[in-house]
Amino acid sequence: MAKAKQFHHGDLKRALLDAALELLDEQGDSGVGIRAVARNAGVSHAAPVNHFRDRRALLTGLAVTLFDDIQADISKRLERASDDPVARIESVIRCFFEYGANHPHRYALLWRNDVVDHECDEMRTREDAVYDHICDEIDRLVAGRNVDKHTVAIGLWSMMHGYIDLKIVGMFEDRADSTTGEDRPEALLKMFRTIFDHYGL
Amino acid sequence: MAKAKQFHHGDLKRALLDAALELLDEQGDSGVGIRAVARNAGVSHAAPVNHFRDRRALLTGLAVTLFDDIQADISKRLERASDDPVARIESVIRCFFEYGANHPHRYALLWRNDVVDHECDEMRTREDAVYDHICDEIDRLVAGRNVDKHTVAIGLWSMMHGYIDLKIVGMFEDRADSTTGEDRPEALLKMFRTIFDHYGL
DNA sequence: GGCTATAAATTGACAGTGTCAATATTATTC
DNA sequence: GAATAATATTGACACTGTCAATTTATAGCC
Repeated sequence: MAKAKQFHHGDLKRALLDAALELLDEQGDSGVGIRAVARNAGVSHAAPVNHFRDRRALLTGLAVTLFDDIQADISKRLERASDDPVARIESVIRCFFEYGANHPHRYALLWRNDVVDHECDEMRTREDAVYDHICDEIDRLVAGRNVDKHTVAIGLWSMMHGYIDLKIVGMFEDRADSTTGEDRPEALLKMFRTIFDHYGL
Repeated sequence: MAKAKQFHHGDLKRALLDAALELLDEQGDSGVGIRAVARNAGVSHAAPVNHFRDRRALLTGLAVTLFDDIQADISKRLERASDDPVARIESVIRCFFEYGANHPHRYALLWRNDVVDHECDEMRTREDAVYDHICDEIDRLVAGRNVDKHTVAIGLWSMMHGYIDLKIVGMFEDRADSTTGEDRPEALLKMFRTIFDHYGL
């Protein structure tokens, strides 16, 4: 028989991450404390220390699973996408737009430098994977041309992240968003397409 | 004689904000607690409550002063700038680029939705002021043309904020930043200029 | 001047947090 | 089955934000 339900709680690490995600969605990262997570998972307040060294490790572990979710979503969507690099890039970006809109607390956590350790290998690997998704397509796009793919990638990624983040903060509320019924995310994509055009891509 | 040094501590509110800024620069927002700030200002742990209702109000008050600093810097720089709208817009953006690079903890605080109250009048006023700085220039630029100024403003603002934020997180480290010696902020500005070109601005 | 009302700062307490050490419980291995 | 390692519990510590009660200092008025 394989390993299953063998300890007190079975797979407590997974249970803790589930509990943490629930708290994150409800209250944001400030609600994801070691003791609160333990309580929510039905174990004692010091149980998590066996699986997560400290709070920072817990939040980092949570962020890693979120990145995996996003990555899975991207892969699934790219399977159905056409072969056009621009269309594929836009597919990836739409994934993030929707993720940020549907799960603002999750998205915000991903970029919290104080509570998430972006230097550790696990995070680094995930960030690389997502960055490469965009960068590879751009690479196909600029092949042979005198354009630095990283400049384009950074510009695109910055615009994407900035919009999602500022939208969560509410920067565009009652200011730009309500003046017209226009779909802002699509407008931004359209805007970035003019950059591709300009470079002759 | 005017009002000066009349209470226990004179102008404690100012002193608290100074102490808070010092802690922010040293340790980030997590180091800016009510008790730590009070200690740093040499008063008892409950003294701040007379000037800031709670921690959120303290951090919000701090963010307001930071916005004022940025606003002052922008105004000063716009005085010396030429009359060309594009050049003026780029001046404003360079202000933010430099601010983010020189004071990462301050910049990060400005957009923390959980510890800063962006709904209150004081914050709203400051955000409006800075947004209008950019939006007004864009308005001059697109005058009479069939371009929505808010779309351009949001795109520009998003790209600017996204780059600064991701740079602070370290997203571009060992990835794009070190491959070439290129000046990324300037490359992004150049990139956005192609959008202006595209719209015939 | 002195008196009162008010604003400001202090003290002490409470519940909550992260983290650690000591202990008890369970599972694995020989 | 006994020994060992992994896992969970309990209790403690220092720290935090917030509140109520208290003391201190200021301002206005006689």
